[in-house]
Amino acid sequence: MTNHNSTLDHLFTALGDPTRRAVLSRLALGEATVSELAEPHRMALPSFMGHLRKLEQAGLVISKKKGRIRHCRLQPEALAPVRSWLEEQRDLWEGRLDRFDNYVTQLANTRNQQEPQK
Amino acid sequence: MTNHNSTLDHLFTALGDPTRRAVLSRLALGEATVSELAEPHRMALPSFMGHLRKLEQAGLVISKKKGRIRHCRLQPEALAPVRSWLEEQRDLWEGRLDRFDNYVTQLANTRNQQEPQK
DNA sequence: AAAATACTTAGCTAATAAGCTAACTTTTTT
DNA sequence: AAAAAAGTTAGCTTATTAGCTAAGTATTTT
Repeated sequence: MTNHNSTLDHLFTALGDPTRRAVLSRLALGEATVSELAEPHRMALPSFMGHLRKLEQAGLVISKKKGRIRHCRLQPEALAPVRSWLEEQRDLWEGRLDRFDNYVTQLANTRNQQEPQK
Repeated sequence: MTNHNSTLDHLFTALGDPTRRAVLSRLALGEATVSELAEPHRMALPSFMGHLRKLEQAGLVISKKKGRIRHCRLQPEALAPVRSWLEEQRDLWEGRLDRFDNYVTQLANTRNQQEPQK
C-alpha cells in the first residue's frame, strides 16, 4: 500500500484501551502527576507506566519531570490526524452516496423515457 | 472504572491497522468480494480474513455469502461512537480552556487591584 | 463428472502487549 | 542522617495478534 501511516496506527492503538482513554479524559480536566493519574486504576505502577508511555509515543500526552515528580498534560492537537481520517472517510462515503443518487436519478429518467406509462 | 466501553475498544483497535483502514477506504467506493478486497494486500488469504473478521466484530463491515462468494459492504453508522468520543473529548478540553481563560482574566484583574503600578 | 474457484478450518510460529514483583535511583521530608 | 515518596528499571509470565501452510468444503464452470 502507498500509505502506511504509522502515526494513525499509534493514535488508534493508543485509543483502543479503556485505561488510556480514561487517562485522556482525566487530563482534559487539567495537568496531573503520574501517581494522581494512576490512582483510580487497579494496577501496579509499572503496568500503568506502560500505558502512559503509549500515550506519549502517540503524542497525545507530554510530560516533564520536576524533582522527583513527573507532571503530565494533554496535547490535544495530536488528535488532528484522527479527526482528518474520519472526515476523509465520511467524504468518501458521501461521495459514494452522491454517485448512487445520480445513478438512481438517471435510471429514473431513462425509465420515464423508455416506458412512459406502465 | 464505571465505563469500560468495549465497543470503543473494538472500534479503535480495528482502526489501528493500516490493512484494515485500507479495506474501509476501498469499501467506501462500493461493495466488494473477499478476494477483491484481499488482492491489493501481500498476505495469504487466511491472514487477510483475520482482518476482515475484526472489522466485522467492530461492526464496521457487514458481509453476506451468496453461493461461494462473500460480499462485503461498509456500515458507516458504526463509526458514530468514535465521532462521539472525539467530540466529547473536544468539549472537555474546550471546557478546560474556558476555565483557564476565566482564571487568567480573574488573575489579571486581581493583580491590577493589588499592584496597580509595578 | 472433473476441475477450478472462493473461501474456511486447523494448527503452528514469532512478535507484541499487558500485567506482576522485586530491587534501585533520586528527591524531599523529618 | 534516615526515612519516605515518586518514579524507574529489570526480568518474568500469560494472552493476544499477525502471519504462514496445508488441507477441507461448498459452488460454479467446463
